[in-house]
Amino acid sequence: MSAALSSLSIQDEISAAILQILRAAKPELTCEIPEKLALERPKNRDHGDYATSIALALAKPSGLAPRKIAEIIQAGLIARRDIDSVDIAGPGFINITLAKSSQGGVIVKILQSRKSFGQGNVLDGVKVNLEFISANPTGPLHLGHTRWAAVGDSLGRVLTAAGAKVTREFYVNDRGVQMDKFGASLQSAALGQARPEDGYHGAYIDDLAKEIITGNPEVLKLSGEEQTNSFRDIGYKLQLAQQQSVLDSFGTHFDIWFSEKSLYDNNFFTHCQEVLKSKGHVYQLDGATWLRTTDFGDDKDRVMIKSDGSMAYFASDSAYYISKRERGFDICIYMLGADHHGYVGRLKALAACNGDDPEYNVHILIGQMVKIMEGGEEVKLSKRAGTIITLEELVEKVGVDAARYTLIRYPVDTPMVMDVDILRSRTNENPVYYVQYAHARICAVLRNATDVGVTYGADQIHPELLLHERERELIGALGEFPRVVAGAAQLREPHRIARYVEELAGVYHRFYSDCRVLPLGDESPSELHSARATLCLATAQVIANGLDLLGVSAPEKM
RNA sequence: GCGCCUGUAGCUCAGUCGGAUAGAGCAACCGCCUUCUAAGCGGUAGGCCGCAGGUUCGAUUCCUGCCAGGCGCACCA
Repeated sequence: MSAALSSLSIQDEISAAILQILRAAKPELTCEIPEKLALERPKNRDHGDYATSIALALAKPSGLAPRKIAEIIQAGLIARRDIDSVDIAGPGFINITLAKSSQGGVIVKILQSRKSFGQGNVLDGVKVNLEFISANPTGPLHLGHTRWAAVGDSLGRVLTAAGAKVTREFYVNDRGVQMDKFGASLQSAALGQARPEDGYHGAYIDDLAKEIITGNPEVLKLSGEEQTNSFRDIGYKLQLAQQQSVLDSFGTHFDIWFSEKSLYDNNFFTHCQEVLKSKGHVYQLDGATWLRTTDFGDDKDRVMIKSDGSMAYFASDSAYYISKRERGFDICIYMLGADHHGYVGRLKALAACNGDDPEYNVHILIGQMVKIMEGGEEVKLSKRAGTIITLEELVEKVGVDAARYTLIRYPVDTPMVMDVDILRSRTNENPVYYVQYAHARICAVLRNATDVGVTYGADQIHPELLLHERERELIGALGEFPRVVAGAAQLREPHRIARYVEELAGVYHRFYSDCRVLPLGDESPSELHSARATLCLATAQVIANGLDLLGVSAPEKM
């Protein structure tokens, strides 16, 4: 990590300075001073470059008038060379305007840090297990899975950027009743028999059955259960491989494909039972083995081993969680569909039963439903009927970039509607293109700059020349990126990156229309041209970094 | 019945660790290409931030209750 990266940004410096001033104002100010102070960027330009309401917040605990506190801060800040003015407004807001020459700092930092600009250390060294999708290997990935494929992958990138050590994991339910139904469905399809009522019915089952027979004609010679199991095992491998290849082409990669079956190898499950027993929350009732999750707020206790001796689903859940913790993960993130929100209570309680802090060690994200519209109508999803929209079909319709971007741009806890027609359009209403276009536009300008002899780069910043309102806005927006990344990581909300990048693209487009970057006609290249081109270069870098956190490409031409 | 999520502009949605005139895109209307990508930019218009209380100097944001919609509440996986 370069020196420029570890050095503080200007707003961090100023907020640290304010806290310093407040702590030093001891005789007058006796109340407790907060650890952190976030300077906000005011919406209104008249309120300066940065603003804080700290004086208002401290008025009550200190017993001082807010304006009085504001004056203390003002007096302490005004001597700084990087600050042009400090104004007190209204009841006690403090509005800070930076010196023009100091605003070049962020551009320097971007050009030095390049791809690493935006990275931070709020999650430094934290080991995170990020589990997502975890679809049954009994069919293709559908829309709900696709939302997680995009959001989960992006969250992994964001957490990594914040300093966390992230392991992406896909939990494969490769044992149990569903697998057996899958095998029976494939078998009946291959033999031209009626499908089991509660089996899998999609058209993909026929295709898969054919593929199995073609590749393994010997299964037809088997019979009964042996044949069912062969269909199951071969089908499982093919289906899993299909999911893996689709995810690969979607740009979502996993570090570990974790087999549920493996939880029962080498007595690991027995070990987990012993661990939970030793913590005192396991009991026997009616011949079954239970975990007393109600000790920690779950609405009912959960069966792990059923009275017939078979494993309940929760048995695997508990062993899997213990596996994650024993593999050294501090934070286990689960990404679940809305229909699984009932799991939150039991997973948190499970962690507590294991002696962990459910608020810290377990983080569960619940993703609401995704609907898809085409031609003004909802495309219905029905796995049973076999008319599911798969990840592949979505990508076929709109492409990887548009699919990923759109799925990430909304908070996961709100239901979302994807309109295929909009995603295919190339206008403002399609935010993917809006952002990518900004990047491509900058690249075009920079190509032209070289042609007309305008030089640009870290030695061509000339911050004192960038006095236009649009330039100030753009520089300010660039400086926000590291905070946005840190916030997205802490809140587990990658959509914040998408929204930021849209905002930045908008600011750039406005700059572009008001500030001519390159010389007009026979005008000769000046330092202002170089300064603006350099600002363009920095903007392109930040847009590219933001898009990279979303797993979306930043094209140089469109 | 109990629990989780949602309710912001005509539509699709952001925002809020409580702050200064509530944001974007679309749709409507009016403008901007003889020079850097118009896949762009500017402007007009559009809001009891679901309803009612509470806490606060200040609430769209926090708390409580209600209303509406979505999704769950197995010795299924």
